Amino acid sequence: MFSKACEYGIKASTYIALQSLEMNRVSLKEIASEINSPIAFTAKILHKLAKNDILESVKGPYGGFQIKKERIDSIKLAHIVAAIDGDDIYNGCALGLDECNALQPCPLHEKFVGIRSDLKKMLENTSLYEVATGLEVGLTFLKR
Amino acid sequence: MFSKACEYGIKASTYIALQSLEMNRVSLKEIASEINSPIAFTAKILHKLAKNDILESVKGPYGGFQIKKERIDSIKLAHIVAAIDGDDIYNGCALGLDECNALQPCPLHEKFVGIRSDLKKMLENTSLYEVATGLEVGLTFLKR
DNA sequence: CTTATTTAAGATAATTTTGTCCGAATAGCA
DNA sequence: TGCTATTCGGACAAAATTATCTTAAATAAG
Repeated sequence: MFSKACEYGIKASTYIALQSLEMNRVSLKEIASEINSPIAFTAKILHKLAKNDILESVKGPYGGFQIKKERIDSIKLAHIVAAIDGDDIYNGCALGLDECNALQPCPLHEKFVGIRSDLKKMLENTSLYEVATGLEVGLTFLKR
Repeated sequence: MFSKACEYGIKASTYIALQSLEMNRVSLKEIASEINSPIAFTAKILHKLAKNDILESVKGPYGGFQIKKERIDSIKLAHIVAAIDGDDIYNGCALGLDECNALQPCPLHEKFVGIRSDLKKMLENTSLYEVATGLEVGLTFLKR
């Protein structure tokens, strides 16, 4: 469904959001350990998310990653996915055709219209805030 | 969504089904040309599908691939996907956790329950017959 | 029974994705 | 200023996926 990079990106953003809600800036090392991901690879992904204005990075001692508290609710999963995997997941053809639309559909086009639109809506409507708070109360998990 | 291999597998099976409905056995070369796929790679995929009892292969002159007419309706997309990509697409965790279920869910688990179940149902209920007949009447396309 | 045609099967190669390493840049602190 | 913790950014490496090539095996037809 998502690439590994995107999985790490979502998990990392969720953890950073959770900590940011409590005013904590978190280091790469801590993030990677909390989400069980390879450190250096995670760094690249966080870097990309920072460039895409999804999170902020601070260099130097006591540096790390954070998200402005007031933005946590307006950042949606779709933003993260788009930054890392692009929009193929809901805009691309299930069979990989370059031109696949209602006029020239692949054999599965109609079958996927509903599913892809549900997925798109879900990603566009789910905020980092919503995702992080489940974690906070111990209802959901980022590793295992 | 699907791997390239799976995309080719679905497209190839659809074309073979269409031709089998008209009693035509089709060669690898013809299939690859009809679905715009690399010949040798397609051969591997067809071979796998044959081993999985989804289609039949016949060696030698006038050989090729075919599907028993009476089976075309009972072969579902889910069978093809399972043979090539496995069942991760509807059973795996969206965030890649090994253990992710209602009791120990990842933060996206609940969000994906409906989408994955819809996808699963769709793949399990869509037969090769249904997919091939759209092609037959020129309503859908396998390349472009 | 020989030849031509076609799939089978495995080795190899190219590409993409995933992952590592290391020096540079930045910032806090003594 | 100089030391240290940390991200930045690019080069490099490993693994997975996609794709090619070559030879073998099967089989229909002359």
